[in-house]
Amino acid sequence: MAKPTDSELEILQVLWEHGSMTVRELNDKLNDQRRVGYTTSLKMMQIMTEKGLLTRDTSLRSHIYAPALQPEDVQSNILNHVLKTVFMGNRSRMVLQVMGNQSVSREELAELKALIKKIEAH
Amino acid sequence: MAKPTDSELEILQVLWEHGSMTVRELNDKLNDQRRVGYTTSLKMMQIMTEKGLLTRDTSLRSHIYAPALQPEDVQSNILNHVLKTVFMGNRSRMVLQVMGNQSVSREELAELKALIKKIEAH
DNA sequence: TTGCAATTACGAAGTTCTTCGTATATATTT
DNA sequence: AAATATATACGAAGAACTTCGTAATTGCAA
Repeated sequence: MAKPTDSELEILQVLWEHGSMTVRELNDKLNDQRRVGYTTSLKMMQIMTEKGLLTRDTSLRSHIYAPALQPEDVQSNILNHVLKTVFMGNRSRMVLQVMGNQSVSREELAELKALIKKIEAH
Repeated sequence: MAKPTDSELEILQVLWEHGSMTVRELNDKLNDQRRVGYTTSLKMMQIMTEKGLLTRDTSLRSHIYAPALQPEDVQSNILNHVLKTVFMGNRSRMVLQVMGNQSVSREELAELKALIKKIEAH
């Protein structure tokens, strides 16, 4: 159900990576990458709170915002959506595309092999 | 560069699967799934042509539309975008998520193992 | 050939998303 | 306490997307 926009994902990423923070702090982080007005970040975070993407602690003057969802849940939702709309539900082709896109490191290969073994085992 | 919207992907899927067709034919296909007005499909396809997502043959009265891009190219673009915005560039985690999401069939596993071998080989 | 059916072209309305300015409230500093 | 700084709230504008109605065009049929 949760399908954040790209701008919302930008904010979620910061919060996932650095933990809960105020609008001021988050806006500063965003401005490391691109120019964003303070009230823009504020509005976004307010709307995201309404949508249930964030929660906030209003006990202090500067409200503190936290992500309402685990990254894995959002990732899973988005991947399932892409699987359906872009790959017609063909998961293995999607996996191959993800891997084939660019180089896959030795560690990644090891991880994958381990995962396959685990799946096969049961 | 090509990042079609969901509605545009819906149209691209039909064309990728069934080949080039007229607005009438495509609109009929869409209406197998959900209710869409004829002029809605028409407008969408005209806009998609402007955007370079479709090409069209106007030599006959009923124009014939074709996808301008291979599915693999669009898939690749979208996956790279998701990789960046949703997975912070961590490809192996993305692969694991795609696989771990739901059950992976025996055939899919075989495909993956073959792919891994191929990557390791060279 | 005149009228009917089907097609394209055009414009516009409703929605969501993004951005920010202004107003208001709350703290801090002098 | 007054002035200054900082925060939130609110509203609105512009862009992109989706949807469709109406007008204009073209082909077919009576």
